[in-house]
Amino acid sequence: MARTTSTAEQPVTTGLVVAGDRPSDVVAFENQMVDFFVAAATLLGVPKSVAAIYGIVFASPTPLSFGDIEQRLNLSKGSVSQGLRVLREVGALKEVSGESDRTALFEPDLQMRKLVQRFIEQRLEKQLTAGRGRLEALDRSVPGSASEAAIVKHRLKSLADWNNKARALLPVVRTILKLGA
Amino acid sequence: MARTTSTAEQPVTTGLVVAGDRPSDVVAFENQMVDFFVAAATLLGVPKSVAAIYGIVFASPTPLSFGDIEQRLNLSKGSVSQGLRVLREVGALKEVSGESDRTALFEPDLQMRKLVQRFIEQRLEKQLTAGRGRLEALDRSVPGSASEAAIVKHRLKSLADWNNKARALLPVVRTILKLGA
DNA sequence: TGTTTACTTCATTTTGAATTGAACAACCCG
DNA sequence: CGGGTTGTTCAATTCAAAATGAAGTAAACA
Repeated sequence: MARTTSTAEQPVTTGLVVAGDRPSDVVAFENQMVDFFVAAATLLGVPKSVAAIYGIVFASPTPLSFGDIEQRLNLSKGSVSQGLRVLREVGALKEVSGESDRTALFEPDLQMRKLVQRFIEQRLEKQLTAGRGRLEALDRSVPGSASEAAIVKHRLKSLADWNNKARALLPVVRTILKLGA
Repeated sequence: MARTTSTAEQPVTTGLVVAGDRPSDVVAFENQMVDFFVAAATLLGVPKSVAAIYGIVFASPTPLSFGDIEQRLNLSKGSVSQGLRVLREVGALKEVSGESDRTALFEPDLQMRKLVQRFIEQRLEKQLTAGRGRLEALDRSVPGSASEAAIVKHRLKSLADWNNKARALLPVVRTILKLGA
């Protein structure tokens, strides 16, 4: 429905889910689920379509096929294909071969530890280590007179300290996230 | 040197800094400094121009004026103005009133604790707490038969666990970052 | 007061990433 | 085989965030 009567009601969700003929409580739930992941993904720089796909699969008690996803979200085949590839690659979705089905079915992989670890290692650890290297190189190439150089070197030292703190944090993060499941 | 011989040498940096008539070692250093911050900022979703401004100020042993920044980076007045506003607002730069100067001069504020704290509170804590609320709401509105609902509720539980872990981490992060200056 | 310099604001433009869609494979079944 | 279904690839398009630049404000100074 959306926009009944005259004065346009603000949609509660972003309305990414297509109703079709399914019950409105189901659609409402799907929409909220999708929005939840879209919000989280935006924070991490993941495309909306990818998050939406994960959300719609997550919201369904039964595995969904390519076609199901294409229909329920308002997405092109291309986007669904690419989105599913990404989600499989990172291990967010798994393919459950529907016995003798010809079409693949997908459900969320709840063992997100892999996912989180991957994120920490690739995005954070890599960046921090690279940063350290670059800071060392910068420190060696500070131009200017001795007194000028001292000022800038002091600043670089301060950056290096932060880099160290952040790197010291990673093992702690890993440990905590490992606890209980 | 990459790809020597005759044709166009690949720039090592993104070359955001304008040389003008300043010494090439200074310009090279500035470029690397700017690139460093641009890389870090990209990770956090901060616009390149803002990062570049911070970088060029950081690289200078003496405070820089609006005009200095505009010239050294290839940026419009508008971008410099907006970038400086953001950086002052978050406390990344401070204005050092050059005695009886009429133009404001800027230097980096090295007390980044504020900055980091702000980031943690605004971006992470807020998001995590909001997420928790939304998860609770979702759990109350799972549609479908009892057995279907059970499956989805189990998934929601798993998400809630992760949310809790992440929230448990915040105090730890705060503590570690506080250590030693 | 009028002019210049220093900066801000915001409507328009640019840019780069996300999305589409049409052409292309791969498989299945008659 | 041939026609249908299922999915992939990638050039073209769309869209939103970022950058620009022109018009506007404010203070300085003559």
